[in-house]
Amino acid sequence: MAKTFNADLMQGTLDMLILRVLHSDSLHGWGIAQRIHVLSSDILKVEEGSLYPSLYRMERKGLIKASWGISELNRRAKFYKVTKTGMKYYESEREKWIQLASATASVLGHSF
Amino acid sequence: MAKTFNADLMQGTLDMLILRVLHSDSLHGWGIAQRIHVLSSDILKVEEGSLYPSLYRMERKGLIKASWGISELNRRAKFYKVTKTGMKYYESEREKWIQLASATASVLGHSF
DNA sequence: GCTATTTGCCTAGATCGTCAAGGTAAAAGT
DNA sequence: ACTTTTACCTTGACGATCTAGGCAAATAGC
Repeated sequence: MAKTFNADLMQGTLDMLILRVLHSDSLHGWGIAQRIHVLSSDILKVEEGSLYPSLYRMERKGLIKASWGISELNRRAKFYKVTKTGMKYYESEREKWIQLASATASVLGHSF
Repeated sequence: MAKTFNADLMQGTLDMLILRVLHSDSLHGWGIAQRIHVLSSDILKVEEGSLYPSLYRMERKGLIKASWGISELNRRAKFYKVTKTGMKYYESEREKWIQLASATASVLGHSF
């Protein structure tokens, strides 16, 4: 009842975050989630139920490209790469996010 | 089709923003939206279709209290005040938001 | 006096992103 | 043998926002 209001992520940021970590490396889904988790000092957590739908969405939109391969631990895994379109999309999402976050922070009277 | 992806606000921040502006003053709905708009340098925009449901939600939860009155422009208007519970809720939401925003920024490699 | 605009409140419907909770399979550790 | 970890996938529900309407009264313009 009372409402748990779990927030592993900020709504609307997952695609952007994924594109960001793929920007440096080509990674598989599992690795993407871990990378985000580590880069955020264990604060952001990407649930699988969010991760895979996001990957499909972006693949369908041509922002990323997948190919099957073998993981570092010898398991079959799907590796993702960002496309040029994906990079452009990332840049614009990033700017938009920063603008909104700054605006929100300024209403809160908080300076990062 | 193509997807407009309008983002007047960051998802999950509206309640917090409203509590924040009510924190200084007692305002009516219309005034709340304007205040947020101004404080954010015209970046954040609160649609009425988001505003009123949010106000009811919070009133139902006991975070704010409403009372009818007359606006500065002589129109009937509903004025809202934050309750003690609302203040506590605001503080915790604010901290949570800052944490998530910082974590997200750090994944983006951005420092505010 | 008539009309348009602004102020102010309200609601119904759709959309979209995330999460919870399931399931499958294979490699490695015990 | 059994469990844990890695890895992928799907379904359903939920919650927050936006679009797009409607209503009413006060002011402004003509």
